[in-house]
Amino acid sequence: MSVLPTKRVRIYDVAQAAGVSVATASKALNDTGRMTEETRSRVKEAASSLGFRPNAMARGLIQRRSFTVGVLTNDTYGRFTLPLMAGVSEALVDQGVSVFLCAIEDDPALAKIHVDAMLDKQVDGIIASGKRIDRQLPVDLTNLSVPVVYAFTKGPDDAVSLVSDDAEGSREAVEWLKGLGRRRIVHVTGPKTFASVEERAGAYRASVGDGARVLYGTWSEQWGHEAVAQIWGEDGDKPDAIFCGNDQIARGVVDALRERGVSIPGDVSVVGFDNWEIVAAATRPPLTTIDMNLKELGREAGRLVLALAAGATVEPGIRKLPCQLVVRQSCGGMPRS
Amino acid sequence: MSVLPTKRVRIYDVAQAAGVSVATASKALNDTGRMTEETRSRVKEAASSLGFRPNAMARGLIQRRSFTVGVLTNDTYGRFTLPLMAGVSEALVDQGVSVFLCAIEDDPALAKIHVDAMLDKQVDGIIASGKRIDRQLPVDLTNLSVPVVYAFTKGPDDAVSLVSDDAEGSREAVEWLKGLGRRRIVHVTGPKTFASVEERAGAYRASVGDGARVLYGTWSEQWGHEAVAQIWGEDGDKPDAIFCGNDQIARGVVDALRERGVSIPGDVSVVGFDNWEIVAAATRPPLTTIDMNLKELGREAGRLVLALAAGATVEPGIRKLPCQLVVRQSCGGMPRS
DNA sequence: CTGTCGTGAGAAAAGGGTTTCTCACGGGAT
DNA sequence: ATCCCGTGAGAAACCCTTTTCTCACGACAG
Repeated sequence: MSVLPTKRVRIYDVAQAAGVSVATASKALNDTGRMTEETRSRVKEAASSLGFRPNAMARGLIQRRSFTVGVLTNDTYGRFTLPLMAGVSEALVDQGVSVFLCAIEDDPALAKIHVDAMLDKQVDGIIASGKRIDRQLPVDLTNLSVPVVYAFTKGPDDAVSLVSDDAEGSREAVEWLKGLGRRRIVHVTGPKTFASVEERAGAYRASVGDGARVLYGTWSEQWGHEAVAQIWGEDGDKPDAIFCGNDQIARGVVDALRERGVSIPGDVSVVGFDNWEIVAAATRPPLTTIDMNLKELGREAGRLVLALAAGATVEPGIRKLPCQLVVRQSCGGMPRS
Repeated sequence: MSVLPTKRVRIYDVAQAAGVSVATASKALNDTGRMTEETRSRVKEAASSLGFRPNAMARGLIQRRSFTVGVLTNDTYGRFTLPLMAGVSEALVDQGVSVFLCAIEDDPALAKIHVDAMLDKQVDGIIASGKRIDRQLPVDLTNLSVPVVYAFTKGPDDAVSLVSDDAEGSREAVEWLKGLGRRRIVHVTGPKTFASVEERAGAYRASVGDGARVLYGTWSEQWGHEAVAQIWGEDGDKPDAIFCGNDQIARGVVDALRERGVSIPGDVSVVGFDNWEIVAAATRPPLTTIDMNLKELGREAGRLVLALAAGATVEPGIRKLPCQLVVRQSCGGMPRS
């Protein structure tokens, strides 16, 4: 049976069907106002049997909100944004809130257009996100008429920010390696200019203590190869573990080690960072790595922005969310329960 | 100078400032109605000096549209959806149209919730997208009150669908290899159950003619390794080119060949499919591959859904958009101009 | 001079809900 | 019997624009 797209049923129709006024119908459906329980349920029944769904624009016009939040990102490739976005969406969907995704590509003009469009549409709030935790988006989001939460990107000092706890993740990786009996742990990571690189390296040094060694490079497999060539080209003891700044470097390291005949995890354990499924799972052997819990970060960002929109006051500042070690086979060791 | 979030300026304020009625102000700003050019420009000046931006909900309420389209996808990983989404967004942003992104994870209930939410919000149209070109989303989008365009996913027969032209892309890859003088071209691809696998394989066979050979497997690097092991384990002539069903397989093939000491592109040329930057660029050597132009596909989907929303009639059926060869170093040959 | 017509601009309705205000009614207290 | 008050429910205002309808006015033709 094909149902033709029929005219939307309005609250007027519901009221009529239930034999009450529009005002009463509205109050019945929203569980506000005063009326007998009998009236309320009669209205609700009428509504559901008619398939009534309130027009969000009409409702939003008067309530001055749209049940909509915007996610702004310059992470075109979506490596970080998508899990985050999935979390946001998940946290909001059961509140009836939908998510605008705006890719702004580091273009200030484009960013402004998107922000203006979102404000015109009366978004309840904005979540700013990016591909770097230590860079601001190319657009000023202060003094907007709606709350803003920064997730995985830098905001003004007095803003509400959510980031993954790089230091904690780093520590977790090193502790895991130490727990496996590894003693000569090297850290091969990205460019010094990234705040998260220094953050992770710092925690690594603190956790390893004497003998800590950090090699800075780029975020590429290529660099993983080069780092291995460099280390294995030297005299003296070789490391028995390499903690990498991201999964791409880790993959390069693993490939380079394998090509040298070094056994993983027999001779050397390797840990990555990011848990970028496609890289981590395809590496031989699959990478044990640190997951930044971006989805959870997204959920939290969604909850926060909605709370702010509802008028809650939230202590400004940076909230760090814990990472999580994902055990595969590049270290040995069993998955923790 | 910090600007405090001030009350939004309404068209009423503009009218007042310009010394006209609200009706005239509205018509002036929308370039409708009749008035002297002087009045019109006076209103426009007032509006811009006050920074007036119309409330999209009020406007949408009466115009019965929201300047919003929804993109529905079950491609959680975002490999296909993100470029597509970027294209959609790009095509719509200058029309003032924003994009809802809804990840539905193959969950019919979740899909329904999202679709309902979008309809409540009076989206102008919906773009359905997915991770497989030959599977429908787990939700019925027929007989909605808004137009639907299917992009990179299967829709009903009488729907407007947009897909990449797998056969054309396949042909392009083979012709490129033939143009480089390759004569023994093998096709290593994904599972037979995927329509695009058969589509590509068919075009490959037609283009290669005698000696065509297709190896079906999975979409993994692992399978690329296995396929090479299988082929090189046989007696007789080895291929001088391998056309792979996606970039992951191609990467596996390239790695396996390198490990066997086969020179790429000296002895064997390898072509991938998808142009998945992260895989294609990190392969050694970087992959020459087929790009499905998903961003352009997204742009087209955006344009189409908006045209439909504006009342245009579009011939239903499947539109195939051409792919594009991206030349890197796994084949030899120079980039075409 | 009067009737007609085109033009500029405003009044008011519309869009679909929510919220405030008002009111009628009936029961209990005085 | 009268007064007060709590209760259920409806009328109307409101949110902010767009759009239709109406009208006043001046020019022009008869």
